[in-house]
This record gives sequence, structure tokens and C-alpha cells, in this order.
Amino acid sequence: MGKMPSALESDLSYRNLIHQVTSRDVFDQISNGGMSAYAGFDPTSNSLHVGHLLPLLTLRRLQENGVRPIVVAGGGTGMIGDPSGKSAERNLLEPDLLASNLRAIEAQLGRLLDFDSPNLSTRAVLVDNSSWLSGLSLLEFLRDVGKHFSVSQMIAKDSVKLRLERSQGGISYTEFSYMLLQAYDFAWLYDNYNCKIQIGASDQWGNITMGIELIRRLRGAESWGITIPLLTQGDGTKFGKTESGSVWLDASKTSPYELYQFFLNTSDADIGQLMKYFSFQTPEGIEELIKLTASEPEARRAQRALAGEVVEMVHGTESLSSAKRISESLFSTSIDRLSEKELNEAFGNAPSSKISMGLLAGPGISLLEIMAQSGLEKSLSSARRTVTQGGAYVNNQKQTDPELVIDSSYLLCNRYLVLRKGKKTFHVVTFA
RNA sequence: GGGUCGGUGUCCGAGUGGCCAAAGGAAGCAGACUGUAAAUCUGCCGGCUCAGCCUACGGGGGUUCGAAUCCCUCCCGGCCCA
Repeated sequence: MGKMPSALESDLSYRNLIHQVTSRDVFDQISNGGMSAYAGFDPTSNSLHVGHLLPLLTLRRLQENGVRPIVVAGGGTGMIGDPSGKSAERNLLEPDLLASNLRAIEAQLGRLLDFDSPNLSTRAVLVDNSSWLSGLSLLEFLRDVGKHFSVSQMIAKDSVKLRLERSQGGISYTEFSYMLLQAYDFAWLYDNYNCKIQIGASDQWGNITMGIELIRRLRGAESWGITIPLLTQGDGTKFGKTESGSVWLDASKTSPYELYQFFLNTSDADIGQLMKYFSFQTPEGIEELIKLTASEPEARRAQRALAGEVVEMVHGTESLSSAKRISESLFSTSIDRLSEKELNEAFGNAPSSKISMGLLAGPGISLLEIMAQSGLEKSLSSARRTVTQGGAYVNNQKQTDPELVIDSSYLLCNRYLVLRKGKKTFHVVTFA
């Protein structure tokens, strides 16, 4: 046979986005048009994080190739919890928390996928599986869905097996049922949106194939699954986690500046693959940047390009330029020469806190106390440690005396104090 | 319901009467080297009025000069049996 792969298939292959696929035929189907593909996620938080980006951007790549993306928020299954990749039983989500999470996430999705396309056949849609799961009766479910699966088959799934093999923990019946609900989701989407493709991270393979199986049994129809790689960082840890927690897409949880820095700090070893995963540049452009990384790594051209692209996509052009300006002033120029306007620009999104001006009056307030109160350090003890170890800076000037007392003469523009811990952790204290 | 094993610091995990703020590992923080990278090395890694003191080993009570370690009780979890 040896057909030429479609443009989409070769692009996804180039980017290593295809971990497994039930059948390569799916790309022919896509070329023929009229297909929908869905990816689901659990709305366990009020924001998406960078880890969610990969499946969503993969949907976007499909959308650009004529596929209609369906994002399924697991409002119903979110109350259950997917055992895949989890070592422990999930806490169940409260319904009202779930609802508010969904509202917040909806806004973010609009930046990643086209929900306003005039072309109905490719316009993205967001659906919440609680809209069909919550009305499903147990008897109905057991009769229509449960009877199609054998327990021995379900127990054999890796996600379940791993949990059963653990000497402690086990798996509850609730979580055990998760895969059936996800299978039911797929079947429901098949019936209601004519959706025949599901994509997900590689740990979703088992759940996806169960959905395909269910559709075959229920409707005698074919459907497809594509899994994408599970993102890890160079050291094998989960992608998108930093010392301060997850890297969120919500600007109030992770500022555009921090998001920019997150990608800018990608290691040389990882940047090539990350470009392929996240960037919408052409393969030629990406290869060029990879070459530049090899020849002059210290310039970090690829890192800058990727950071810029992601921040612009998630937060817009304005936020990107402000993120770049902040980076400039923090790492390239001396901050005590900045005007108040520039300071605001630079630190508007940086972690900040307010401390009463009154504390500065008279003898002043100790640096340690400011560091602890501002939240830069969690206790006086750890503030003392940082100062003693030479990791503390006030207005970019190293301070090594733990007894240092700060008075109003330290203030920038009469009210700001820029604290820095180590090389990259900044914190602005505003006195009022 | 019965039996049994277990609940230790951010996590994993030693410790079974004093030498325990508690081994070891991971994560994290700072420093050095660099490129705001990786790797490596060094130090730190409960709190405080910081070379001393306070609070801690699931909760409560008890034994003891002294308990994470022993006893009682309660709570929670694993496994096995019913």
C-alpha cells in the first residue's frame, strides 16, 4: 500500500505527538473531513496549568486540519476521580466548587481553541459530562454499559492493576468505575456529536480503548484513539511543576512574567522537544532554532522563542511585552535606576505584599521580619538562613547581616522595597 | 464482627526506654562553577528572643528520674477470615 501520510500525520509525527494510535486510518478519515475529536480533563482546580496545554494544543492542531474539537470537562467524572497515574484515592470534589472551576476554565480555553469559528463543522465546543452523567440512573448504567465489560478485563488494566498490587492503598469501587464512565462519555459523544476520535495522554490509553470497545458493541461502529506522550521534564519529574507549585494559565495564580520565565528556563536538553510539542512554528523554523541552541546555547534563542509564543498565546501581546520588560530590568539592568512608572511596570505582576509605613518609623524594622511578613520566607528562621547564606538582596544589593534594620532610607520612590532571594525569586513590598 | 500488621518531619522510610529535632533517601532553599541552562560540589532544610530554649513521632490517658519507643483507650488505614 504505502500511502503518503497526510500533512497532519507527518506534522504530528515530526513533533512526536503520537504516542499510540489505534489505527493510522484515522488520518485518512480526518482528511475526508467532517470529524470531531474530544479530549477530557478533570476540573479539579479553578485554572488550567501548563500540563493541560499539550492535549489542548494537539486538539488545536487537529482543528486547523478541519477537525471539530470537543473539550469535555469532567464535571461528572470529576466527582469520581481517575485512578490512572494516581497512587492514591482521590478526594471527591464538591459540586459547587466544581461549577465555579468550570466557569474559570471556560475563559482560558477560548485562547487555545477557536470557539467562534463561522465554520460550524470546525467550531470548538465545550461540554460538561455531568450534563449527561448526572441524569444517568444506576440501573440504566449497569444494564447498558456495565454488561459490556468483564471485571477480569477491567482488573487487568494497568491503572487498576498497579493500585491493586500496592500493599497499601487499594482502589475503591468508586474509582474502579471511572473507566466505565469515561467509556460511556465517548459513546455519548459518538451518539450526540458524531465524535469518533478521542485523544489523551498516554496513561489514558486503557480508558480510551474501553470507549472504543463500547461504541463497537453498542453501535457496531468504528472509532479511534490517539494518545500523546506524558510530559516529563529532563529529570523525569512531572512537567509544569516548580518549587512554588504548578504553573497555571491563570494570570493571578502564575503571572505572565512567571510563565515566561518558566519556559525561558527550559534546559538545553529539553528545549528542542518542547518546541516541537508546543510551538506552532514550522518544522523548518524549529530546526533552525535547535541549531542555534547547539551553536550558541548561552543566547537561548529557542527558549526565548518558545516562552514568547506561549505567553502571547495564553495572555496576549501586551502581557508578553510586559513580561519581557520585567525580565530585562530584573536581569540586565540595575533596578534602583528605574522610575516609579517602570517599577510598577516591572513588578506589577510580581509577588508583592503591603506593609504598614508605620513600622518603618523610628528605629525601623528588621530585614528578617520583612522577609517573613511578606511571605518571601515562611518564617524568621528561614529568612535568617537565607541572609546568613548570602542569598538575600534588598533592591538588588546583597545583604548578609541578619541584624540589618530597614528604615525609610532604603525605600525606592519612597514606598517600594524590592526583595530578592537567590537569583530569581523577587518580591516587592509596598509601604503604605 | 474476628484476627493481624501498621499510622514518624514536605514525601518515602529507619528507629522498639536515655547518646532523638529523630539515620538514610527524595523534594526544596542558599552558595560555588556557568548562560536566569544541565551536571557537579558545599552548606542548609520544625519554630523562636538562635551556640540556648520551646513544640513535635495519629488523639487522649498512664508507667518511669526519663517514652517516638512500654501499658490502656480511642480514631484511621492495609491484609486475611466471617
